[in-house]
Amino acid sequence: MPQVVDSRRFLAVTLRETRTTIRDVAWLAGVSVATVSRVLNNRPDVAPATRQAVLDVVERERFRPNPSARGLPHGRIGVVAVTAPFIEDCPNYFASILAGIADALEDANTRLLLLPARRDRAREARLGDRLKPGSADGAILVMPLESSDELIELQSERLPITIIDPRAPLDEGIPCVAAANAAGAIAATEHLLDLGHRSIAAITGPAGWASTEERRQGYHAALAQAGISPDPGLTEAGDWQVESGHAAAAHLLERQAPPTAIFAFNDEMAIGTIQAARERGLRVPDDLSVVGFDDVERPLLMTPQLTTVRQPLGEMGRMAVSLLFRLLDNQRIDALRVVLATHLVTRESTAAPRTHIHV
Amino acid sequence: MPQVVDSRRFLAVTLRETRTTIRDVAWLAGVSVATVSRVLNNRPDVAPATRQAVLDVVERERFRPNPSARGLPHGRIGVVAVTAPFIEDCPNYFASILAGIADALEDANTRLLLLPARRDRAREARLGDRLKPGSADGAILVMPLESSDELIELQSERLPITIIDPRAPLDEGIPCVAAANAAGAIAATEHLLDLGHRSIAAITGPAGWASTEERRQGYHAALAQAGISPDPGLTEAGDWQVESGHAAAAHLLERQAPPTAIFAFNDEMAIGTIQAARERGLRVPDDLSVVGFDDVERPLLMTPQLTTVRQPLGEMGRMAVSLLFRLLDNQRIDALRVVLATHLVTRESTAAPRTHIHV
DNA sequence: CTGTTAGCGCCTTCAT
DNA sequence: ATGAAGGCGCTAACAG
Repeated sequence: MPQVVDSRRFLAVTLRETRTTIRDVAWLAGVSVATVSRVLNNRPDVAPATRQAVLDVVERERFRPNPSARGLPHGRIGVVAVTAPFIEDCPNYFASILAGIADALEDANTRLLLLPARRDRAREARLGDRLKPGSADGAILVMPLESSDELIELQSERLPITIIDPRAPLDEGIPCVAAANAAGAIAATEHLLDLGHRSIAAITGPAGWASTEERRQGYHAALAQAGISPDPGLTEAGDWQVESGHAAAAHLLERQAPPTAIFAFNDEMAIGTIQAARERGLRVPDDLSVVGFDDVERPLLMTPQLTTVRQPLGEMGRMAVSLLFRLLDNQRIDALRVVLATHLVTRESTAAPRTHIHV
Repeated sequence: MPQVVDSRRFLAVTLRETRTTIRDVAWLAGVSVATVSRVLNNRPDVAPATRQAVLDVVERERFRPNPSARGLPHGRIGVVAVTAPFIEDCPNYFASILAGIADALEDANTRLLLLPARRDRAREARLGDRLKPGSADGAILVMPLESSDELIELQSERLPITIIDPRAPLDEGIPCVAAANAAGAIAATEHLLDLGHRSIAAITGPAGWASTEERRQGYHAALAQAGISPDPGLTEAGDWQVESGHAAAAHLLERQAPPTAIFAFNDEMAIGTIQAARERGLRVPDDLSVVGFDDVERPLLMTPQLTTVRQPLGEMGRMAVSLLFRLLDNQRIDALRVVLATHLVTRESTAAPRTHIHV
């Protein structure tokens, strides 16, 4: 029915009433849709002249294939979903990871579907329902609220997933990427030890969190290496928030023999620690050294600038994408758990202890 | 061919080899696909019993229609694209807006496609190419790099767009939402005037930016109202970065008669200003009052905490979504430019001028 | 090398 | 109220 094609072409090309389709291009180039499709997908089996003719029309008509339609036949649609809680709560953390992910996805010519998890609505709509079949080819979950079981169920729905920074230790079989928490904690603790501190307290995150436990292990390991057995009284647990760090530090500083250094397991609690120290007339780092973890606070007007352990957030995002793509292809890979190196950033909040100086 | 259907059903339901489709549901419910489609789209013309039967199967099979396929017939696919430059540069600003957008889109049951503009690759791939036909039903551009002309071209490609915080003043006809920059600047300036300052300098953004010019107008208006004619020597232009604020402030403070207050047109430059003041041994706010704009810096350990003008970023995001949806429906609306109220947040960086106190 | 022909999963007139 | 059939824009055998 050339008439039909003709009229569609008229509409498409002249009035742009309906969008240009692969058929219009085929008709204009004098070839079949199959050939156009081949050119569009860079198939090798097309005569150079034909290919060029098609490309010319594509260019002239500014034709772009419809991504949805494109995915229908074989399933994949070139979209990866990304979920994360608290976009607002910790913008720096989230933005860095997101930027890494976006970067890698763009390189892979894949679109990024953002699915923020809302605090209020709890999980009224299951994650699985939100990205079931045609929404995405796979998903990257940043610090997911879902349990291991729920994640496994997601996987079983034929949706490849990758986790960044799991909360609780994850079930084997769920691919994930995290920072070298233990190594970072060791570096932080050793830094304090090297400065001469012997009484080093820790303000941890909530028990059970992977990052809490791994950082705690590193902290203990470094102490042990220095021949110091950890004093249980020198460890307080916080909830990652500034206030909890403040409270924990207050508690620690009221001891008869207060520590000369405090290692807070994240930056926010380190900031709370500094506040608490100041309220007691202590100067940081002169009277108390403080180390944080994450390096997500802008050091702009912060005084003192925080010594902390930096996580490679952007790289974690990129790595998660790369893992996911391998999953999408092979369906099975070996190294399911990737750990990326952290490193200590020495700034102004740490110094040798007074006692040491006065000796 | 019931055999075919049967085998597909077998695969789908038993092995989940292929995904459940509307046909499977129809078969299981003993109705036609058309009926299932009607139920899925909440059409009224379905017998209650039939509807329930279908819903039961949908529930049991955890069936979710494929969004891509769903959109094919009529065009809309339930996706809105969001672009923004510098996700990383100003995470707080971006995260707040994004959260607002995500929130509103979720309420509208619409998915969010994130298209970060990469600095490095310039615009090698035009925005239009990245979201042409089937990628999104519309787009929200946060502080787009594109010119008015480019934006109009986008629109003409039948892609409804909404702008948040345009850089340059925008062509009429392009819907956009922004903060009440002039009003905010008036509030900031009046605050300083009320404190008794008479010599109030301004550190503006680059000339030509909408936010620069509007804030400048507000600044001038407030001064005029107080009977003060603006001294050109008291206005410096920055580039929004901390360093430029630092340089501009240094320049201002070296004057023979330095200002007693500085109104920086964003928070970063306000921070640079405070740094410059400190380097000269001036105390803020005792010797110099400083006001910022945006309220995007976390005031955590910042001393002094910044008095600034807050923009309703989340609300701007939500409003952009609402505008876009009206565009998607009506194709024409009247109030194409929405301005949301700002308000002054008084904190620690402003106080009465010394001279005034000593009088 | 190129064209023909089925679908992909869903929606939507038409009939009934 | 329900079903049958065509088509959305594209890809992927299968022929030639």
